[in-house]
Amino acid sequence: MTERVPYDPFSNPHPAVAVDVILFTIADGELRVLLIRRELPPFEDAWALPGGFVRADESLDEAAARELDEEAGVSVRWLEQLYTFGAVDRDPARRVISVAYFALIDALELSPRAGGDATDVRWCNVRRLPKLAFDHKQIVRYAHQRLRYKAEYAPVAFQLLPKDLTLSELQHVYEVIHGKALDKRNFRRKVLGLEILEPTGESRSEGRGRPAALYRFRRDRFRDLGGGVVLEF
Amino acid sequence: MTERVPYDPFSNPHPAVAVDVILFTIADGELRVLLIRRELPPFEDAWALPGGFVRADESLDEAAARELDEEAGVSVRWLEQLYTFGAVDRDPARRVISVAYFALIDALELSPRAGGDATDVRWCNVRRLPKLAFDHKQIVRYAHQRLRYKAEYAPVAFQLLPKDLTLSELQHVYEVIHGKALDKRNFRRKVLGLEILEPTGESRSEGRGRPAALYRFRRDRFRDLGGGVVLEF
DNA sequence: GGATATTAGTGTCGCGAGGACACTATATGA
DNA sequence: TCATATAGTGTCCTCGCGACACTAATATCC
Repeated sequence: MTERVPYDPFSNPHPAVAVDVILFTIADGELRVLLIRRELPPFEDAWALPGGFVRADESLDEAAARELDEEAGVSVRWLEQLYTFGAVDRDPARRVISVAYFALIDALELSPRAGGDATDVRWCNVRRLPKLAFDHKQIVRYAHQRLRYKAEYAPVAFQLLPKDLTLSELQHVYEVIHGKALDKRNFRRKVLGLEILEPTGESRSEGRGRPAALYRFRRDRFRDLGGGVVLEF
Repeated sequence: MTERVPYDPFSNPHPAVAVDVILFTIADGELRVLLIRRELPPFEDAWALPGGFVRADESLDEAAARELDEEAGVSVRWLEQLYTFGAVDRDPARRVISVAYFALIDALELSPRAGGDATDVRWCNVRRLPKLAFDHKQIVRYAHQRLRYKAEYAPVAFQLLPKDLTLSELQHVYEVIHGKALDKRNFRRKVLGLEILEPTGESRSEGRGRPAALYRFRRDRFRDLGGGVVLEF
């Protein structure tokens, strides 16, 4: 139980460190995650989360952002660390631990493009996942749960929308995240009561129907309550 | 931005993986954390959190439990992963990322004992920390915040108490965690309303004063709401 | 241009959770 | 037996939030 000789990971076998990113978006009324197709073994040609090994000269956060950029061509405004998965056998070939991050993006902002070790990339409905490499399905489920949980108290939904937004758009995002309809009046009362939205004075006509007033998120009116460190780039 | 040659951590410089454990207890009306004195550089003789490198054949959870046992002689019922700290320069000598865990223990249950790479061990008031090695002070602050947050919705306090407990003891734990007094009647109404406490029928006389009824925590009545995976050993 | 369809926007009631508040009950020890 | 110390108990009020239906403004279709 007690050992006198210190364990030195630089002269003994030890885990490698990877990061994986769960990138959520909303499109066509669905909550979707970004998947890439692996070019290399293990799990060659399988769908997986974008991610890769951490380099010696970058922080974990930087590694997550870099891998997302390299493999999927996506730059995000922020990333939040989710959990670190460290089961011994989660990679069949080697001992690898993975620090998972999650991020949200407005789907219209840009379209992903495969690169790096990825031969393909796609958005996938979070409730209809294909077979995924490693323990990535479990990681996505965990991320979805955290997203729902976090959406209860933090204005995460604003990351999924353009800067100027309508209350109906915002409500729609919450409905997709939670998977159920919300009452319009209660939703507006609650959101406006938070005093984190500022009317721009403008309005936007979305096809037919009455034009909706536009609002902007006041980041300075809000402080995160914990449960994760949000990193701004 | 895109590179064709995959980065192989087994043939390139890469981070080592450590675990650190923040073990909380309550004693003399204070919230305290367990610290060890380091035997080896870097930060030789400095106070630090118990922890060490992860071995190739053990999960992160197992590594955390092992290090706590080796360095401080403490076995815990459960550990919860807190966060993974991965700044490039958090260890001045080498690139090391640290997966932090936190745990709670009844102070009376056992007394810690230095071992492994630790030459000394002590409980320290969480609000009066000495200089700590690495970024461990930041880690402790983060853990304390998470503990307060988690105590809002999860019955963490039961881990800090013996199996049979009184409502006054339980209230005291919450008061210490939150650093403020609570109303006795409101506290009891709320806790009993959760229906996670079962009266044992016994009572305990604590010196002077009326004897208090004893209760036992009904684990099966409660399910964790997320925000962390709790591991039972 | 008028009818129709479509989306935006608004107020009230009731319930339950939880904070503020003071006294009685039962034991020990002087 | 009296003083002290801790355990235990009930009411009122406020606030958050869920349930619930109609009017307002615009586009489209004839």
